[in-house]
Amino acid sequence: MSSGDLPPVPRLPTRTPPRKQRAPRERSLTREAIATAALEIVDSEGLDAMTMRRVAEKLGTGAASLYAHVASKEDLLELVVDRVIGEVEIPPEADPEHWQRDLKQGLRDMRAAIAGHRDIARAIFARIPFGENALGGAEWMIRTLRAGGLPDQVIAYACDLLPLYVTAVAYEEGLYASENVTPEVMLEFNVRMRDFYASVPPERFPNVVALAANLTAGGTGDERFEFGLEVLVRGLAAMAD
Amino acid sequence: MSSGDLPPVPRLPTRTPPRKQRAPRERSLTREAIATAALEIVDSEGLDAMTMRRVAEKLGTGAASLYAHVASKEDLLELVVDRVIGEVEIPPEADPEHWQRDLKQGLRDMRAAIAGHRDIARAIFARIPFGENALGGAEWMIRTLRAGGLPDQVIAYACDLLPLYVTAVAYEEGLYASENVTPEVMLEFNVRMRDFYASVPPERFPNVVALAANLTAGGTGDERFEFGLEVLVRGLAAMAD
DNA sequence: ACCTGAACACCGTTCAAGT
DNA sequence: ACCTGAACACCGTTCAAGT
Repeated sequence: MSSGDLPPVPRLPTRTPPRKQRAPRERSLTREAIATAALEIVDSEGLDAMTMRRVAEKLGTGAASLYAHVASKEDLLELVVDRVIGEVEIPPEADPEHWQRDLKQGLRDMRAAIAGHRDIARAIFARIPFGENALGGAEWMIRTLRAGGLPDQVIAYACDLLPLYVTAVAYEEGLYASENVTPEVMLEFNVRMRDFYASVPPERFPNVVALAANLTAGGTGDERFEFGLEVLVRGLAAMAD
Repeated sequence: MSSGDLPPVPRLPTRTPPRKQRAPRERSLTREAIATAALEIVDSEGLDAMTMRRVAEKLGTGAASLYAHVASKEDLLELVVDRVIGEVEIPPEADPEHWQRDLKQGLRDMRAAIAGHRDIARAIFARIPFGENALGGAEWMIRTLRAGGLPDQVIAYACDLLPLYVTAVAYEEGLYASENVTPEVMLEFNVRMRDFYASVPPERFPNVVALAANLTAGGTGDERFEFGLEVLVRGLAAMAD
């Protein structure tokens, strides 16, 4: 968790540059404590409920007090996101015999970690992660893909593409998690979707009508996710030239 | 553009159900005019600037007046999104000889349409599109994939996966477009990213250091996008069993 | 050196009152 | 039948004043 040996993280210049912050002393209010409180709110009420005011309230103080420790809400979100990424356990070395299997499992674990925090995926999406844990994840992914004998540039692009896929899926799923959508409601919604596609004008949308049942299959989303994994890994394997 | 012959769209029950709205008479304020104003603001100032107050101001009225024509901001966003999707031109019939080429081109066009509207991708992501134009897009995609001889369930999953990819890429690119990030700034940022990866502790992240240059290649993003298209289409083709 | 209350400049949405 | 101003219950962030 020590990040003292990492170089300063590159930042895109934004319209309003983040304010410089003073180094805090040993106190009850710390970056760690703030991140913990923030993640707890995300877990219990969703990302939108994670306002500076709510986080401060949970710590028994006012919103303004947080700004002595985090530069902005954006800064706090980065903290929270890297903590979530850190939940994924990473195998210490790659197995050239089973790189495809291991790759898939790692991506499943990543999805599971994100899914454990409601709609946190929305926050992951918005940023290039340079944190400690994100670097560990990249290291693992490169290692695994190298075990598969893929060219360096293919590996590099894959390191972009694969987390993009996982995060995108998790993002969508997180939207339902943040509304209070139960599995029963989801099933009900799926039935209505199928009915909708089936009752669209068949002379204009014949293929949509024909595939109405297929388009709304895969209730839990696990099959959907697995399908994407399969397509991506097969596609990557085909790039080994 | 007539949507009178479509069945009512399925909706997930949300915590606060959208208010029922009265049917408006022929007036200066119409759903069309509101959507146009909204999209113009997105184009010129970005999605975050598209507030109900700003849209109303552009139409010379107050925010409250919009609620006679759109049920909520969510409702307005759906309108805007389907309009953007409608910009993609769709070929009338599939060519079995070149389904992979045609599929890729359609997805490129979709990316281009979205990229033409700043960070509108963020709004597309959040919803399952049931609009007129979204249906046309689905119809085209199914038609094209059927020309490739893929199984129905593979096609259905692909109709989910491919737009997910395009929208996810566009979403990321849109983040840079919404900040005022020029190509020069982006290039500068890329250099800093490369330096960052290169200067990370090599004993902990040897593979990240080794691939620093590759990880930050592909300046414009076009190559990245094309890579993903290639992986996905090859992977899909491999699912033809 | 940190923490705070109050304020600033915003949001989406509602509602009584107008025309 | 539509439109409106004012209000409600929120935001992220700043800043002078406290300890």
